[in-house]
Amino acid sequence: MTFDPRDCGTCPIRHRAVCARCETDELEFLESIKFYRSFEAGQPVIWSGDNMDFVASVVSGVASLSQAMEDGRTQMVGLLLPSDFLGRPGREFAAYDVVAVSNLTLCCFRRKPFEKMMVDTPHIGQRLLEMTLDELDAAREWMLILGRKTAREKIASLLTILARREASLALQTTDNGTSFELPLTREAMADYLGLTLETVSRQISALKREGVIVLEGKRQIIIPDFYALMAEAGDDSDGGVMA
Amino acid sequence: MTFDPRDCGTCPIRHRAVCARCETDELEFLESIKFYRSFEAGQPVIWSGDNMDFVASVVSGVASLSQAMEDGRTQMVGLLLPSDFLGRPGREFAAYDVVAVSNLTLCCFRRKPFEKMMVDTPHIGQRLLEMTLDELDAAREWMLILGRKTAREKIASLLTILARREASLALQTTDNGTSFELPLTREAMADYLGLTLETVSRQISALKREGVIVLEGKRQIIIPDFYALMAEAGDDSDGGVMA
DNA sequence: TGCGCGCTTTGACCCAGATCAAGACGCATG
DNA sequence: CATGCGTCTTGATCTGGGTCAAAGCGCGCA
Repeated sequence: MTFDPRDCGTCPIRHRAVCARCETDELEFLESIKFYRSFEAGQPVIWSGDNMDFVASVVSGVASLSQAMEDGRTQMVGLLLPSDFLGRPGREFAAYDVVAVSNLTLCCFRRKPFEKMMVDTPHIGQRLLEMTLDELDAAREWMLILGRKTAREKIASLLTILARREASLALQTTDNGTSFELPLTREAMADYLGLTLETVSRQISALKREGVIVLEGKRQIIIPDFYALMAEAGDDSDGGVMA
Repeated sequence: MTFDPRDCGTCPIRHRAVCARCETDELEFLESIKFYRSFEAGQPVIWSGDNMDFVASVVSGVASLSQAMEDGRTQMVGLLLPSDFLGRPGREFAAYDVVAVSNLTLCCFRRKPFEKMMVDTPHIGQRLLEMTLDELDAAREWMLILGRKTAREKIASLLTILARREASLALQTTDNGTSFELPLTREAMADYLGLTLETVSRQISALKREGVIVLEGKRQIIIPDFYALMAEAGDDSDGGVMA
């Protein structure tokens, strides 16, 4: 089944996005207010403070949400992967800078009719609540990373998070480990983790030197032993494979 | 009007909590599944991993959510003030350690009937979505604080956040500034900000020495000039009083 | 085929905040 | 009125990660 933009039934994120619970008639309404937008890697989607007359689902690619201080320091506060939701119903202006980290396709809904639909039918709101609660959990895990972990643990944590999230779709698990494409530049990783890009680079080099990860080019990551990486991340639940 | 625990109409958080949008009949149902629990300052409410058969609203006092690593490092990931919601519908086990930071009263709802009500009537879910989105915004602001701010900026940020949130109810604004009771110990502040308690103490001393804040005892904070404090927090929107 | 540009790595040095260690304050208790 | 305990402050020293600087890729483009 190939993806036909006119037919939500063929959409790759149909069952995980904000529309996951929608019935046929609700989908038809959504189809009437939706449109697609694509961005190349590095392009801005919207700036904080801009008027935002749509909300959207990420269909493919990766987007970042970040906050900047006026002196230039920036902190990434969200990483949107396929099926994640962008925007806040009821909010007229964007609260964060949104950038396409890789090539990105969004399924956008005009905000006003979307809001009306949230009032009229329950499925959208229910699903959005669930997704928002998940994001809040992710944000809290992120806070632990930012507040208490060492640089090495931060890198290891980010790699496990990415590996796990890619796992749901694109990830390759072969006999010699797990492999995935790193969608972030060193600088983006630094912004995610509250580090400098130099420190990110040094820690990745260290993990590589010690065999915890293997690099193929700069962006393809191979994880020979996932539990070894998790141990480096300092997380609880250290393996427990055969517990 | 004094607070009568049997009558939600007299509840101090009636119009801000998860029940804010409920109609009379919905309130009656809530009254039938609710019960109150109180905790003294310092007492644990629940530990991460414990079975949690209720959700709750904070009626009075302050509670903290935190995450611990097995080596003892801890990071506070949520600060619950009156009207904030505790727990996640659909989640059987607590995801965080919850501690009463000050004397605390919770209005608890048995989880199962609460979940049923969320399916049957829209008002609870709608309000909870709104509150969760607000919390997510707060978590993201917090991420910027944790990832990119200096120790001094972190302290100033925490004080502005607390002052603003207390403002909605208990705060005193007199001719010589804004004053409020600091509900956190130095250690709790450190856990919030990803610092050590020594650094917290030193930075508070520095702000006091420079007159940005005034201490009355260890816990009563007076802010002579709120915009001066905000400037120390490194936030955008630096005043703008007469812009 | 070589040039330029974005991304990344590595090195040398520095400093904000952690760590280790004493005390000081307040207040409850015998 | 000592004693003890939790909380907070302050000092001395150490160090992880920041800062500044210089190369090293790798790829597109002329």
